Amino acid sequence: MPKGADNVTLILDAARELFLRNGFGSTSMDAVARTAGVSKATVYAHYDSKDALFAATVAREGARQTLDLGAHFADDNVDDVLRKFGREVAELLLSEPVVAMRRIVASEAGRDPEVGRLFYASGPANLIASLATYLGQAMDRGHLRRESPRLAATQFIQIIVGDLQLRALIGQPEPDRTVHDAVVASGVDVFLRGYAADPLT
Amino acid sequence: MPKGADNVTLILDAARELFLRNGFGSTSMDAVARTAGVSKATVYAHYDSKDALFAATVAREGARQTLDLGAHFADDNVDDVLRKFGREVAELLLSEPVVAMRRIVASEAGRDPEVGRLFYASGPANLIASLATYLGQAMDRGHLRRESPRLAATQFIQIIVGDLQLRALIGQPEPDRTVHDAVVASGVDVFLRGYAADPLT
DNA sequence: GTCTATATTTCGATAGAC
DNA sequence: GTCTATCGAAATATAGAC
Repeated sequence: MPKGADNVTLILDAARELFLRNGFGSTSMDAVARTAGVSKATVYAHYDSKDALFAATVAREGARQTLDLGAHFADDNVDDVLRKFGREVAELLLSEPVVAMRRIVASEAGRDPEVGRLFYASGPANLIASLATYLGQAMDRGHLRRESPRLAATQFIQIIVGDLQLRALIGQPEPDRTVHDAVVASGVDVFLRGYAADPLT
Repeated sequence: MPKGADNVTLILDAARELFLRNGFGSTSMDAVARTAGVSKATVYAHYDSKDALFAATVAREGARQTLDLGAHFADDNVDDVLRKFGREVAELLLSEPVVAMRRIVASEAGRDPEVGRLFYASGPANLIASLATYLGQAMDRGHLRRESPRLAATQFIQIIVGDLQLRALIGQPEPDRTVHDAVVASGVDVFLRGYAADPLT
């Protein structure tokens, strides 16, 4: 019995697949058990309830849905770093698993706020923190206007993909890739102008 | 029998209340009928299915969740107009009915894309179009840098409330009003710098 | 821990009378 | 159009054997 195929892993993999594809309400514990290849009683032996299984799934998946800006901290200039990072952020945040996850978390967070907290902390918060660290350093070096790095990070992410993601969330995605690229490029451009270092006074 | 209390209105009001509070899946046709004070068969006499009732609710509610920028087209300068409009947009988009509606539409749009289309067209599209018209005129007059007014409008909205709304959507709202105001003010500021008219060349 | 089998509840939709 | 009563399906959770 290889470690990668123990029942807990099988159950979590099945849960991830079904929750992401069909949502919380339309995913039955029967289906999870069947997909995992175990009995429903076995699922309940590991997770006390459907909610508990869902929370475990959200925590595990959220951690995968982030991005490490570390690789870009290199010695490129700020413009190039943000352009490159912007494209990667867009690709991540518009990917199917991320959109599906946000949809489901949004729809269940009202019932169970802990799920929203788990998700935000394991995913978006890391992305924002990583970008904020970089922006803070760029501000220190005088490459960007001095403001709250954390706020600037959220503004960057939102101006880049906010609208595209809203549309994806409500099932009206912008299908055209060239439009995506243009939106991202424009967002980076406006952000850079908006945070251009003040001329020396 | 006053016109404002005919059965269709009673049913739609009940559906709105229950869908917004409990979501689609947790709202039963029994509950809608009970809240409206009619029988379930009466509900089905007007709407063939739960989906049809939901679609009607989304269309009616979406139309309420927009904002007319017309009142601000006045002769104020662009900065003041956008600051004022920014505050109003934030208040609208972070209001409970809007957040609840987006949550539910997001969670159901995968199953029925038509719902997402209905919602987007009746709400967000109008808001964007209204703002884009204004921004286009401001560009024509040379008060803002010339770019796509429609794209600029989405960027404005997202930089203003994108992050706050994401958090509200997943049940982790920013509760502090002064933070709200600061985020909105900063967003307007960055936008205005980002779209400042080019110096004459 | 794992299985089969089932108790129990809930809900969407309809039948049939008026 | 509106009502009461109900059917049939589906799903959460558990009982009891191994």
